[in-house]
Amino acid sequence: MIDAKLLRDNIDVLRTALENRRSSINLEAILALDASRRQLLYDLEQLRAEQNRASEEIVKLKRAKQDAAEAIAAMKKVSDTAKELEERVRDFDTQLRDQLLIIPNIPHESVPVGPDAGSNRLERKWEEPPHFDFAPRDHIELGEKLGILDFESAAKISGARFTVLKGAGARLERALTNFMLDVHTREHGYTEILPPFLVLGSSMEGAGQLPKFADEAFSVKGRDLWLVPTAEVPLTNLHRDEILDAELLPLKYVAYTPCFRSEAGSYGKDTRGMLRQHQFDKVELYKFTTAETSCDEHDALTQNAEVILQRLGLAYQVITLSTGDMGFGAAKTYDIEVWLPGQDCYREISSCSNCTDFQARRANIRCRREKKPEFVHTLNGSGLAVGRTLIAVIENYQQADGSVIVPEVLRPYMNGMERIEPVA
RNA sequence: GGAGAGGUGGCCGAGUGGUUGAAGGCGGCGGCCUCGAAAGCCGUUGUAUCGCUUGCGGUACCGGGGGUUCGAAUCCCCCCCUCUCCGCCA
Repeated sequence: MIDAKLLRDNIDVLRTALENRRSSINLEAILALDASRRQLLYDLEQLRAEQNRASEEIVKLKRAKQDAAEAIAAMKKVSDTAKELEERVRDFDTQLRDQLLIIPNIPHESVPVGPDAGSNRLERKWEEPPHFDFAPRDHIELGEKLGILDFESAAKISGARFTVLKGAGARLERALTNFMLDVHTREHGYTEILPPFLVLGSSMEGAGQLPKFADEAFSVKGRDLWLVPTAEVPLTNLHRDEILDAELLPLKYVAYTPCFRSEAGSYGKDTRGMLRQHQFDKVELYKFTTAETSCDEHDALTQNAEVILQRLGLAYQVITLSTGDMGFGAAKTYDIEVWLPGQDCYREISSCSNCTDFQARRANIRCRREKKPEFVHTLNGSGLAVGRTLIAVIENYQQADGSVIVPEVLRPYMNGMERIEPVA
């Protein structure tokens, strides 16, 4: 949620931001709504003040054993008016909040301005894509031949967009997860969190998923519970409604969770294989920082995620998303794209965002430094998407005979296994 | 799931309709005392928002949301959470 003050004092900044994001929100209408609400609230407060004054008078009269009937009768009228006003204020309140909640975050000044992914900026590349003496297969073919990915069974059990991992495949997923968690906790100083995978609607709202993205998440029938679309949701809410000690910042958390997404609107995209699933595993990095340090911490967080790919020996590139391609709550986003030989292109494997105070305002997370509490900045990034990392490993480490070499850093997690071979 | 007990300020804990933003204690901060410290004593101590603006004033906040009333921490209704016992389960 953006600061309502921006609306009143700096509407041009907001207007430019919305244009750059190709968002068509009627700011004037919201501004008018805000003005009406404020006037109503002022009127109501005046009435309340009168009520409070009269209340004291009534007390005095009663103490003096005098008749207060007249004063009470007079206040009856005021009370009725106040109730009416109260109802109208409440109405305007919800209207205004609903409007504010659908305004996206203001892009950071360093973000390239452009309508779509075409304007994204390449930041850096690491290693060249590997060369193969044979036509590399994709993970679907490899996985099925090796007997580690079973899409048919998954479809039978749960329908489209699910995968069953078997044997060394399941083991590899677990190895990757543990490897990532170990690097981030032991070397990068993150605290490991294992949060609930079901969260309340209020938590979804705090993280900016609701009301805008209700279609993209799964919810539990008959209850106000949602399956987490990302660990970002429970992690953001970890400190909801708290005033943090500024000395403790930055707070750094890492969490493994499965992620559940309906992938509405992506029909026909990546329908084969496990690239785009209703359920996938992710190790998420998350930071609460002060306003001054969030940019540096954002860069550091992105580099923390890159380390995983470097250790795995996977070629990747980092891009900065343009204003038109960025997510709703982000002020700036780096995407890390890994090379997938089976797709013959780079594909997103991590998205690292600085949400500035956007989520913090919604979730009411502040810190105290001088006197006034101020909103913290929140950062999140995948470190990494585990399923896609598994795809990257088997496609990049495939051999001519269809077997897959296990990257050295994963072998301790695979009981020393050096190669995944077909199960005869 | 059944029965009961609770949720008050940073913490503990009073308070069952009227100067209660809330006694008292702890903690924190400032001061006195001291060579210094402890103890003791005195004072002070929340958040949000609006308006004039070094300060002051208005309003709201006693788990959350409704309601009754001139007036609600206090009465009524709904919800959430915690604790104890029973049941069930991993």
